[in-house]
Amino acid sequence: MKRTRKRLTPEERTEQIIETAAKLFAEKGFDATSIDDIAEACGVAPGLIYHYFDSKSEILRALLERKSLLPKMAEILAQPPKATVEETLTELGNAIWKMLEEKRELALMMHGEMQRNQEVVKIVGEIIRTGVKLLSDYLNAQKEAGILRDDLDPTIFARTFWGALFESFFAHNRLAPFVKRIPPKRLVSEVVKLLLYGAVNQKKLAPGGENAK
Amino acid sequence: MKRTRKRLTPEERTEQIIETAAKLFAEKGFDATSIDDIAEACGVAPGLIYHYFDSKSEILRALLERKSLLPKMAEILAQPPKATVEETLTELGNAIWKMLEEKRELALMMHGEMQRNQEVVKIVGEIIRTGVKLLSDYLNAQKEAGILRDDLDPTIFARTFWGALFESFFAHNRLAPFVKRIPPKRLVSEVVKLLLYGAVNQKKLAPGGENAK
Amino acid sequence: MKRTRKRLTPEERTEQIIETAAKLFAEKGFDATSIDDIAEACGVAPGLIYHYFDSKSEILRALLERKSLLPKMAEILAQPPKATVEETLTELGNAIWKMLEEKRELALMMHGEMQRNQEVVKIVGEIIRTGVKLLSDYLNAQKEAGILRDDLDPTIFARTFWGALFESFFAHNRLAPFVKRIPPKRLVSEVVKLLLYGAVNQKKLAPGGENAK
Amino acid sequence: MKRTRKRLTPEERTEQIIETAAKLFAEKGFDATSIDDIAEACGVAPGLIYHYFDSKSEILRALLERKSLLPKMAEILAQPPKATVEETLTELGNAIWKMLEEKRELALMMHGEMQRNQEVVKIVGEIIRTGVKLLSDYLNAQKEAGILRDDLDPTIFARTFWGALFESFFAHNRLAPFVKRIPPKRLVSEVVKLLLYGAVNQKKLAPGGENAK
DNA sequence: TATGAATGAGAATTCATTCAT
DNA sequence: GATGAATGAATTCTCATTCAT
Repeated sequence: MKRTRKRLTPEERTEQIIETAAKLFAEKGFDATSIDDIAEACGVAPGLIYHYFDSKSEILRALLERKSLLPKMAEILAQPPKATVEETLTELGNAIWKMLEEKRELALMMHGEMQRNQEVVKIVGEIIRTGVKLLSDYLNAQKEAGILRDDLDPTIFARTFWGALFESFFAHNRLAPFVKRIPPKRLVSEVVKLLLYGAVNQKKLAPGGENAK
Repeated sequence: MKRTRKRLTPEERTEQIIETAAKLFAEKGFDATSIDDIAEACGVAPGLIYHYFDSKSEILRALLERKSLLPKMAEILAQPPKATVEETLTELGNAIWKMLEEKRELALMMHGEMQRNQEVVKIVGEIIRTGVKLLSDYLNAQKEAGILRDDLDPTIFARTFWGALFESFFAHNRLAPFVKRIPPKRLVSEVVKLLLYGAVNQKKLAPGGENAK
Repeated sequence: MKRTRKRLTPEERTEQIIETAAKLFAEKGFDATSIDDIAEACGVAPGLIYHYFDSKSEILRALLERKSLLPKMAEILAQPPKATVEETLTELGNAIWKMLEEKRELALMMHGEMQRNQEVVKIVGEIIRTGVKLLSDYLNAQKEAGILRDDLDPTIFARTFWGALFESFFAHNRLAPFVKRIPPKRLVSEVVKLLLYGAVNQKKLAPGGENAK
Repeated sequence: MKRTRKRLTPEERTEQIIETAAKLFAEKGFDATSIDDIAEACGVAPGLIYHYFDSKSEILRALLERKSLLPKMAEILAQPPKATVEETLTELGNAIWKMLEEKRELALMMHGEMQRNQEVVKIVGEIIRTGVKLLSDYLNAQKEAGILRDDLDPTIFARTFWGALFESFFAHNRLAPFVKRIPPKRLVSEVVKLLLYGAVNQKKLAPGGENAK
């Protein structure tokens, strides 16, 4: 009854193991995923894993090296700006969310692995610097055009934007039973609105004008 | 070889276990810290730990509850109405930042540990839910008082607030060489201003009125 | 808030511990009952148990020595016979069942302890010999009176009677979720009827008469 | 010091573990036998046991299922109708006795172990339920065929049958010096006769007819 | 007498890893 | 390449028992 054994090339097998491990790590966490789990999900004996990787940690390392948010992130940030700030940021937010969804496993593991893996920190640090730089440049241009507040700190804006998106992504994927799920599109547009126009009731403030601190 | 039994009061021992565990969890992570490690660090037999806590998870729960700023948060949010939203949130943001600084390693580790351990997710998730609830209640009250926008989503606000602070904290502590360091006080007050009044130039918008979306 | 400590005399305390242990052993089994369980049920600290007993096994030993089915059983068997065999056996069966109920803990533990405790074997062996002797005498008298079959083996009858009652008692108390519960009165009368008149349909056999084998 | 790994087929190893466990459980009891004991007796690392069984209880379950005479019982009870009830029950009784003799120590220990361990109760209870069901079904069929009394309670019959056999077995093996030993064949046939035709002198009753209660 | 903190030897179980086949 | 039996150390947790107070 044993099904025909799929004889994969070494490359295919390596790929399969990494992809499978990525999914399991993201679902259950690194520690809670056993080599047996990975082997079973691959339809393969546990011993075989050790033909391709020296240890469980090696799988993680390979996974982090191979998959990266970097190129995608750079691509997103390089898009030409849209007509309004709101449109531009909404499109950026949606693109980031989409990327997070697509690389879910890696994205979720990223923060966690930064606690133990200096390599990961370097990689992520690089992209963050680039990302913040690109977004800052755009925001500064808008400031000069008078669209955004003179006293706006672009770095804080960028971090808050990223923080809002990432924490929501994290909440959706990790804290599922504990938090409210919000449709991504709405989430992004709400965050953008919040960051652009603020939470206070403008109608009430408008006449006074004491809002600029 | 049996050392003289040191008898501590339950309060002292409980305190000792929690503090010791906090240190070890921060250093090595939750999973990588064994009950035997904690017992040894306390200079105590492993069995004694179970005199005070039903399980390893209970230690974590107790620890997080003790370190958690939920009571502080409740206190701040329950302030008499004469304090403005800006003042209240600034105070809250500073309190959060202070807590993160005080328990720096633990805070960073816990965030990472959530990728690895469902138990941690459950415990932290519960605390997050409570925190979000507290903040949401406060925000809703402000909405009803007409201070905040009717259409503001308190959950999104809460997450963005937390995300902004935590990402900055994370950046300061883990991405040090790659990012700009901002003085915490200024950081908090800028974030609060951003979330309350938005990034757009209100002076310019005021006449037009297209700011209500 | 600590309630007034009940200062018991040593005898009362010993008695209390034995009674409490008996109940717990019967409910959860000997191994599954911890000294802490007993202490808690007594409203007393675990250490105190060791003032009265050298070990957990000692409690069991004391319990088995102190409580015994013997006197009660002898008393039951010494009752004068009733008018008919059926009445006599029914009354005997009911008395035995009542005794088992009253000394539930001990009765249930008896069989179990015989596997490890030679002392218990001796005690129980003695009573069984006595019981079988008394019942046999009665049955033999009934045989001579022509009421019971000439070829009836009184020992087998006695054992079957006891076995039927004890197994049912055991089933009621230990196998609760797995077996049908039968009201004791009905159970006893059914067993007596079965042992006296048999399971076969006499109406059908009567004409032939081949029932005596 | 590491001994050469002995590689057995899964069937051999499973068999070995079950037989070894059976011996140890019989000798020391279920609770008092540790997984390490079993592993050591098998000359194998403790972890290997879990390659074959999910838990210690599973070993017991497998062991009892394997030793259980349920299949044999079903076979006997399903005999073609030409066999009489007396023949069928005698065969069943002899089979039960044979099984008890073959697994003497295990059988005695299990009965005692039920006082100590809920797990054992659950596993054994399940088997008893199935056994009683099998016998009941057979008895009901005989009732419908008019062979057995309409008002016969099959559960009581089954329990009495089992009780008679087990108590005798128990007496033979544990109460040896105190009780009469009866040759098993005779014992079984006498019990069957007693349960089928009763203890009363039918010849005497036949004319009167007060036997139908 | 009485407390309950403290001990420490196991107990069951898990799992990364090895290696004979 | 591939299998899966086997290892063995580590881990959480239990509990009879001791002993300072």
